[in-house]
Amino acid sequence: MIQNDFPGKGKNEEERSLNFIEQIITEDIRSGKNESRVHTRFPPEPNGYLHIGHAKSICLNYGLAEKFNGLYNLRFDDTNPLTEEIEYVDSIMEDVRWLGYDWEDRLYYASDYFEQLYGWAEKLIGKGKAYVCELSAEEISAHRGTPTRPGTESPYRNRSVEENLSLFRQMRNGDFKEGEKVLRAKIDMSSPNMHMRDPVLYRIIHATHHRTGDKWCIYPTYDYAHGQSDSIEGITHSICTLEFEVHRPLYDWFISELEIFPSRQIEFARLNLSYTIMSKRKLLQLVREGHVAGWNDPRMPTISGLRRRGYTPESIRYFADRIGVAKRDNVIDVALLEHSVREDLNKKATRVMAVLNPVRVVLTNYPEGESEEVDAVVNPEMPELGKRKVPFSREILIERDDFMEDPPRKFFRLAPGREVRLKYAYIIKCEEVVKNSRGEITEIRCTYDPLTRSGLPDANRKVKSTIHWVSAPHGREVEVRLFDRLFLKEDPDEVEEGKDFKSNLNPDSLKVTKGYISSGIGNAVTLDKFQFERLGYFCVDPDSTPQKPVFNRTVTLRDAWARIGKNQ
RNA sequence: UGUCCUGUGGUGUAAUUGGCAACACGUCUGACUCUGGAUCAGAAGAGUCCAGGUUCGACCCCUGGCAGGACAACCA
Repeated sequence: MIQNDFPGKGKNEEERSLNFIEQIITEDIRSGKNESRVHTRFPPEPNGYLHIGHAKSICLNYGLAEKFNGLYNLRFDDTNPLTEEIEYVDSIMEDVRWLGYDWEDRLYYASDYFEQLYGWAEKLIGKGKAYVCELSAEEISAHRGTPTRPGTESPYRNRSVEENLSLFRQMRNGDFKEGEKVLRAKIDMSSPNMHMRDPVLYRIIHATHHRTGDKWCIYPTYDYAHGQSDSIEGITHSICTLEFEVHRPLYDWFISELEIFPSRQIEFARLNLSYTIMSKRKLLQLVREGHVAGWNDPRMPTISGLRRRGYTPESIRYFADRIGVAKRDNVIDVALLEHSVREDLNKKATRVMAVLNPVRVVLTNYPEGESEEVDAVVNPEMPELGKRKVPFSREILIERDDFMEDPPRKFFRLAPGREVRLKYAYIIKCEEVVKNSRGEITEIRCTYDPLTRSGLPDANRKVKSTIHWVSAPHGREVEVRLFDRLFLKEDPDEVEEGKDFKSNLNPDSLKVTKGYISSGIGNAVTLDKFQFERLGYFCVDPDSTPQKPVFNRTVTLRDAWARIGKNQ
């Protein structure tokens, strides 16, 4: 239902080739595997906010289920009470829902399965496939060897089933201190795959869990919990990122030893975005150290940040679709993300005229004290939305950038002796420039041609350009927040010796300024989107009040003139 | 000096699974335009990491290199 609601998707859907995961699923359906059922899941750990990389995963997992008429779950991977919080659970649900996905009644928590998982652990012990180990964390690590050197077996490895069972039950009972004992699988300490060297299944953590409270003091590790949770839920295709590829043999080992439903793990390459960091740890650091205003700071690549920035769910889903899915490491150009919002907002955003860096223009032949209203379209992409009225008068504000006293050849806008069209209004001609003692332009004096008012029969005289404007007495002052990329470098992690990613922070990533709006924002509420004509897309920030509107710049318009400037 | 994964225009993804490389973003032209936006038309840009091999024919298969990534939490 939400699949085909953005441009570029839909019409060619049939012809588009399948990505490698779709090919696997298509083949599984064809062969009748799992009764040709498709069931996926998105399994976030509630220890941080979701970011655009998670959006890729959500769109992938859920999009696949939709495409193949399957189901999808939301499951919190909450096996570590030390780092997980209910605040994150809530934000994650909000973000997934906002993206446009509905997991219906299929909301699960790994913690729901603790009892089952525990039972299976006893089963492994019974089979002689797991044992209680009393080595310290450091010792276990040392015994594990290195990727190039085999490990050595724990002295506790060959305890009897009975002893393991009673020890494990004591662990559950809380008879031991943290770190004193763990339950490990008994696999192969000389395996070339580190994850098969007797991985830890359970550790003792005397902490209150956000859902199970104090019921448990032993908690399953990721490896022991994740695959089995998939299995319990009947997940057919468990899609995760590349770093879990080496875990797959272990994932399969549990399925085989426990003889449970065989979910299949498939790995894809996580999203990397230029000029952006995606590490939860680093994002948390930016928040904690105050480099940004919070998880939902509009400069953050978090879903909540993008939402506040003015991104739409459709634009993010479109983006996720465009970037594709594969197994090789990739860095997507932020320009594609920006293209995605422009694409969507161009069709949706109400047009409004606003001047952010004003210079006063006086129309010397316009009667003093008078004003009128001109018609402006609400959105040229949707003519059916009709027109809006914009006040016009003798004194107006235009963008300082739209005037040059000594213009270069390719500058089409206002200059001494030159004419431009004031959008929706008249053609004006610059007659005189007024400066202060410092030589700064304080006022531009022009004449207007009354016969050229938009809509009039003789109004269509050719001029080099059309500029936006705001009637000075009618202009409404608003706060505007201009965002730029958070980092100066394409790869923020590329740093000199001894420095970290924060040294690449862009000091000018946020510029707060005043702007003047002509009309048309009405009673705009938080996150309402507008196009400030010729400037970019803006949305109402939650800080906004009716007395003091605040706008965030989502993204600028493509700007050919700016590109000319850059190339010179 | 182990195991696994990956290597296609600037970026990302394709190539119906052996028939001389397509699409998107970006870039650059031009048209149109009361947004230097949008739209439309077009262009440049890779011969598929390298070297062999199989084949009438290889991005695709084989061998050997090279390069990048992942793995040594009681994180996920």
